[in-house]
Amino acid sequence: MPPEDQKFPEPTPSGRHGKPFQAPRGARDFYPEDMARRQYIFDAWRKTALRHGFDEIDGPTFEHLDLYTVKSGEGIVNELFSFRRAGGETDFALRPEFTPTLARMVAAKANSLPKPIKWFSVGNFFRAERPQRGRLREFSQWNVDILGDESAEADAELIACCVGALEGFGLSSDQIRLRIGHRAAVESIFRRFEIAESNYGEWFALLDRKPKLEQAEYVNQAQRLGFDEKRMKELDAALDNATATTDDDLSSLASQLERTGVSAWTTIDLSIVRGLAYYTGMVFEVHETGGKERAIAGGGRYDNLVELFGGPPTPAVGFAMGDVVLSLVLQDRGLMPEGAELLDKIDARPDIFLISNGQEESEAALKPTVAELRRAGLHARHTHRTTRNVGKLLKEASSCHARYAVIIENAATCTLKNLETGEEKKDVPLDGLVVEMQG
RNA sequence: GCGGCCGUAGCUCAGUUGGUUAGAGCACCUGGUUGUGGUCCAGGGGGUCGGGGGUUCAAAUCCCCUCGGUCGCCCCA
Repeated sequence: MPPEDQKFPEPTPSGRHGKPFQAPRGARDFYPEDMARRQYIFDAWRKTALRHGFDEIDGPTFEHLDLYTVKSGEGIVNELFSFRRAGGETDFALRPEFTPTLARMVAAKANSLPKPIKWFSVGNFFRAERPQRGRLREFSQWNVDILGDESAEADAELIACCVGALEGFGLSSDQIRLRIGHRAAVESIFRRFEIAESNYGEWFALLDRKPKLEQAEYVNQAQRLGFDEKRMKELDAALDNATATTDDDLSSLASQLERTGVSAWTTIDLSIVRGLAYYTGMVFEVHETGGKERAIAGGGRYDNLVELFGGPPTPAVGFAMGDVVLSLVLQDRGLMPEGAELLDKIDARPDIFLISNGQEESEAALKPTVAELRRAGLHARHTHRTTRNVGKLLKEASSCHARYAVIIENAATCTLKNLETGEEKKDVPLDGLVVEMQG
């Protein structure tokens, strides 16, 4: 027995009086249908990444708190779920993103890994922010990265993987836009305008916020940074017109996107800078064109990060796609499969639903037949209800989306019914059912 | 973390100026006794009206707090 003072404190009455237990704010329960939809998304992510030549990895769901503060400063702590073991002195945090873990993993083995490193992962992440539409406290994310290749070819290859997934979900290039920015290209324009390097951060922040600001406020902010309205217009024009020709890397990226066949999905837009400080080159954001939802995915190049975590200098580019906004978009567009189609896609559809006609010998044959089918690798189900009304049981068979129903007629034979076509095959021997099903 | 809006069965909602045992559809369950599928018929379970406190003879209905959702700000990896 622990001493009195080490017992758990009284639970704080947090207002959940009548219903003491519910999922924490911003976290979700996944009932079978929800789970099937989630699985559909995960499967599509995995298949796409594998098809594009990426290997799957994962890391811990919690890390040392420092891993996140090193990169983003102390301010980030408010947005993390961090904790300390009772009596311990080490601070941990649930992972809010994958990139630091990835950089750590690569840094640890960088010298022994053949380049380029093409890795992906699917996992859950946690952020202690206020939940909103498209933004929860626990969510799933698909992370895809290419390390050890600094070329625009790698950027394009990564973007192609992202597009491949979107396409696989049934989305098209008129429903989705990948807007691609480029920090290095923007910086070269900054240099042309003789902006002090120490101000780049503020300028990036201003460009990032531009779509949200009133024109007057935008001009105002620019003045604060030392630009009058005329100069600001020149800068805007330079950014707007910065196409392929103004920057070598941007230009080769554009041609690589063309070669990879994804240019119909992309738009070069140098006002895309993204919030993260660690991006160094290309950055991109994926939105649905309706403009109502948050970003579906985002990413970019982060050539210094592995080094920052103690590894050898390693160029890297990656993106993440979250399940929350993606699900909303798929629902909005009617692209989330349901019923038999959904179960088919995740390989969870029952092959066969067995029904006894209620006679004693049929009843006796039911369980052994089910067992045999399952041993043969088939997905076999039967009712747990008491009724032997064939009509009701067929309804049950059909509502669980089984491909076939079997009505056991006696100790030796059954009727095999295709639930999609309605075709029936009578007098099928029970002991030949496995062969019948596999054939 | 800050502000606006919302909260009645699993889901979509109704509930009259606060007034008797809180309703419908769908879903779910059980029957319709030898048989064929999201139709029929008949029954049934399920809500302390998000929770707590207050005002009142009386509250789902008014007030406060709280929890949750949603929208905006911050942030967005």
